[in-house]
Amino acid sequence: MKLSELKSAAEVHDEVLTSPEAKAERDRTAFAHDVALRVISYRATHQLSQSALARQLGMKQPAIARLEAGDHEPSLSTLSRLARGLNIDFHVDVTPNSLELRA
Amino acid sequence: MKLSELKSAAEVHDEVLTSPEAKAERDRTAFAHDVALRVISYRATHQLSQSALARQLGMKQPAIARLEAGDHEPSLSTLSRLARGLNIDFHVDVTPNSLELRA
DNA sequence: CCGCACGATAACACGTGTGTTATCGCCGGA
DNA sequence: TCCGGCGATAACACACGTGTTATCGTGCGG
Repeated sequence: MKLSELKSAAEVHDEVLTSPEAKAERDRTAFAHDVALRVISYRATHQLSQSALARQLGMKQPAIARLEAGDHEPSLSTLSRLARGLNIDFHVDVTPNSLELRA
Repeated sequence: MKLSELKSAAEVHDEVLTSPEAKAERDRTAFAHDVALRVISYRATHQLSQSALARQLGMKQPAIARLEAGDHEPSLSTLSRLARGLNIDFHVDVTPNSLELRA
């Protein structure tokens, strides 16, 4: 075992303070919610039903409903699919203590 | 890998024109490769072994090796974990025809 | 009242990214 | 030469996001 494989006291201290699991969970749902809002507002401004939007994206209506529910974090491949199908951009900022969707 | 094994620009161009799926695949692996480079260069500048970095991130050495191989598209939760553990930022641009990691 | 579009939800299968253990080959120092 | 860490890889289990079908309730137009 080498010294470089040991955690420094500062690192351990940071872990105690930040409670990474709880924060990760908060960010996860917040991000999902932001993506949901993008989909919802697109559908509103384009006057589309969930079924119509699903057709436009090559998906089924329940998939859209699930996205708009914002209950789980969309994958990057799903974001890519949305960007293509809706002709919009997503800009994601991943920082040491947040996961955000930028305008 | 030898130069002769690489596709020419013309061949890649044809793929984009003829097969949208091929482009999605290219973006996926290119993105994975970019993330891999970030991890590799961090580890190089900080003089860490894969095992040491794994420990710093709460992972095992093979997980780091897999990340650096760049064969899978990292999930957003993995990116968050890297950002937290390495104290770096990732900025992801998702547009209708590309998935890029910005500097 | 009836029918139909709409949106939400449940249930299930499936792909893929991740976590982990166990090795393997390689190389550098004692 | 032997032994140590290092990095790659295989093999497996598992979590999670996704695709899909089948409903169910609601509300509106006929």
